[in-house]
Parts: sequence; C-alpha cells; structure tokens
Amino acid sequence: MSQRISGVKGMNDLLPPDIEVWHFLEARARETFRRFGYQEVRTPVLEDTALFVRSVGEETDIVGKEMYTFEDRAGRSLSMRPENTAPAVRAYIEHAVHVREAVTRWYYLGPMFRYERMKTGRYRQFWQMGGEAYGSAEPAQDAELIDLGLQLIHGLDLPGVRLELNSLGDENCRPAYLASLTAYLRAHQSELCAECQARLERNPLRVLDCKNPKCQAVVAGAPAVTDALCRPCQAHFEAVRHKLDAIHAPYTVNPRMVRGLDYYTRTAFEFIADAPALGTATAVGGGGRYDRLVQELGGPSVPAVGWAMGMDRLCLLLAESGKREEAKPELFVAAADAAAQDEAFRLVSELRRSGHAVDFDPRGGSLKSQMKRADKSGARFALVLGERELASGDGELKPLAGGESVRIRLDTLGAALAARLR
RNA sequence: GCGACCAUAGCUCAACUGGCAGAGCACCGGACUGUGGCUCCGGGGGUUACCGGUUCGACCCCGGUUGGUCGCCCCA
Repeated sequence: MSQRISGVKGMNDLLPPDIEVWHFLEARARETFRRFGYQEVRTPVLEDTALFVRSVGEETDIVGKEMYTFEDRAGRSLSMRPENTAPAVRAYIEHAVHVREAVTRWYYLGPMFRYERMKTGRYRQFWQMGGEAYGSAEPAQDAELIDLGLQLIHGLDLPGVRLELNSLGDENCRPAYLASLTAYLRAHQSELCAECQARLERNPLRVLDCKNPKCQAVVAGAPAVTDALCRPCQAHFEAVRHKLDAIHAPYTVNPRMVRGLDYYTRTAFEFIADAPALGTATAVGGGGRYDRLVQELGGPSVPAVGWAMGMDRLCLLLAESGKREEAKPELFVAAADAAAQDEAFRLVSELRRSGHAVDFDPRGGSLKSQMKRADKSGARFALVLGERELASGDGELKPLAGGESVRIRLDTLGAALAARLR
C-alpha cells in the first residue's frame, strides 16, 4: 500500500450519516431566510488580503495571527476568508448594488478559515451562515435581523439559546467613551491581568469581556458604554429594544459585551447557548451594525447590519437533540433470480424517472442478501421481482416496518407508492 | 502562542510486573431452495499512530514526530 495522506489539521470531513444533521440545518435556515426575503450570495473563498486588514481590523486576533495568507503565482497577497461580511460588502460595492435597490438583504453560507488551536466547536475550517442588510439605518432593520436569527434558531427546535444585546456607540460618542474607559482602566492598571494591560494600549474595549476574575472585578466598576451613548445612539438603542419588546423577543442587555471585529457601530448582539456539548464555546452567533464599513471599503455611504452563526456549533447542538434530515428510499427492488435482473433495473430506472426514491443492489446476489440490504437502506417498502412476477405482472409491496404485504399490478406501482406515502 | 492528558480492528474498549494482541458492536456468509429485522453458528479484518532507543523479549519503559481531547487565549 502507498503512503497514506491524511486530511489537514483542523479541517473535517462531513460524511453520512452525520451529514443529515447539516441537511436539516441548511434546509431550515434557507427556509427561514426565504420567509424574511433574504437572498443568497456566494463569494469566493479567496480575497485580497487588504480587504480583511481594512475591515476586520489590523489589531484583531483574526487578522493579526489567524489568517491563512499567501502569495499567488503573480505575487498578489491573498487570504482565505476568516468571515463573510467583508467579502459580501466588497461584492455589494463592486456590483454597485445600491444603485439598483435602496435596501438589499442578503444571506450567505459557507466555509471560513482561521488558523487557531482547535477545541470543541472550533475548527480551522468552519462553517458560517449569515444575514446582512444594507441601506437602512433604521432600528427596525436591526430588530428584523435579530428576529430572523431568533426565528431561525427557534425553527431548529433548539432550546436554551438566549440573546444578549449592547450598543457600542458611533463615531460621535465612542471616542469620548474610550477616553473615559481608558482613564478608568489606567487608574486600576495594576489590578489587571498581563494580557489586559497590553489590551489597554491596543484595544481597551476588549478588557471589558476578559474572563479573568481580577479583571471582572475592575470592569464591574468601569463606566458602561450604554451610559455614554450620544443622544442619537441612545435613541437608536431604545428603539431597537422597543421593537424587540413588541415582538416579545427576550433579551438581556450586556454593556460589557464587545465583539471581536473592529467594524461594529451601535447595535451589537450575540446568540448564546449554555450547552455542555459546546464546551466553553457558548456563542453560536453574533453580529451588529456596521454603518461605516461600506464607505471605508471604498463604497457609497450605506448603513448596514448583519450577523453570522457558527454552523458547526449549531450542528453539535442538533446532533445532541437528535435532529436530522434523513434521505431514505421509498422502495427497494430485489431480483429473485438472474433472469429478473434486467427487468428490475428497468423498473427502478422508470420509477426514479417519475420522481420516486428507489434503491436496489447493483451486485445482485442472493435474495436474502438483497433483502438485508433493503432493510439497511431504510426503505419503506420492498418489492421482489422474479419468474412469478414477470409472468403474472403482479407483485407484492411489502412494508419493511411490518404489516401485511399488498398485491398490486406492477404497471401501477408508481401510483400505489404515491398513495401509500401520502 | 502557553500548559495538561491521550493514541490498540471500521466504532467503543480490554490485554496482570515487560512474556503468543482479544471482546462487544459493525461488516460478510450460513442455519432458512423466492423474502429483511430476532436467535444461533462461522468468516474476513492489526506494521498496537509514526520514527528511534533500552531489553533475551516492548501495546506496556524512555526520547522525538504527527494527530486528537481539554484548559488559557480568542471566537462562530
């Protein structure tokens, strides 16, 4: 045997039957996006490195140390997307979508890449789906998007996912807040962990969600961002909350929640699940408003808001609750003898052509082994085709879960199946 | 990037102090001549992750590599 080549660390194969969980997730998700009028976009996995440096932020962990970046043969610096908001915005600008429509609502779904140490619910190739809405600065847009996320999660029958909400202010009030926060943290600098002392210089907001108890104690007395919002931001935040209240969407305000990407303004939120299956990876989704990003990437001044969910994590939760979308055949056709194999093959092909899910064993073999395979396939019915059936034109439709077989005319098989599966 | 633990059949795991690598499940076949599931019987499956060392002898002890799990960190 030749030397074996194994898969790349942190990148997983998704095989049957586990893939059925993903089919369930994707089908429910697409249905929810459809109900909300969001349309799918697909952007390339590779982008100009500068796109992520300018959007996600040079100082973030994602860009600073987690991107798969390399030069192509022409010497261009390319990066595998670590997230899909920036690529979507790039496509939005590049195709001048704002010229054709005032409000654009997109969703995406696909693999993202971050070079990270792996653990439960965290992989180097991971899957995200997300919704993005461009063109509306109104609180109703924030609320609709959050409602979309909540309905999607609800549609997956996942209990125990809660919503945390915050506002990070905008370019008018955030500088002042950062100044007062930095001043407060400097006064307590010696009480912070080493990591946070460094964050104090680079990105003081990140100190707020440090899990270190010492830092938590300091943060407890820190000025809250929600108290420092300017009037318009405060009004926006209140309006979003009002809309959420109106649709009875439960949430908790967490003024210490910040996000890992630099582009957020005003609304920020996370979908959090406290489930053992996720280990310490409790966030299944998160997002917020990014009113400046389109312009910062060279586009028109168009406000936007969006979120992303971790599909791997959702699948961990779905696997635990046993949710999946199975693809079982309706009928399994077995050939009792070699002479019947041609007719069995023809019958299977014809039924499939008319829309039925039908399986058979291409190896033939003993009837017994074919019946075993029929059972394993999970088919609802089995039909044996042999000398007798070929002569009479009749067959026995046998329910594999138990119960009486039914005699039927073979030329009405399709209709008989349809009637029984209704 | 830092630390801890782990790696034996496709899967879950045994194998005494260093002494012939096993079981259950799964898969294939038979008992049962054209009918699956249950039961019984049989069969195929292994460079004990990889490389090196110690030893008469290594799944076991030692070193390294790779991979996995869990914390820190970060996030989805």
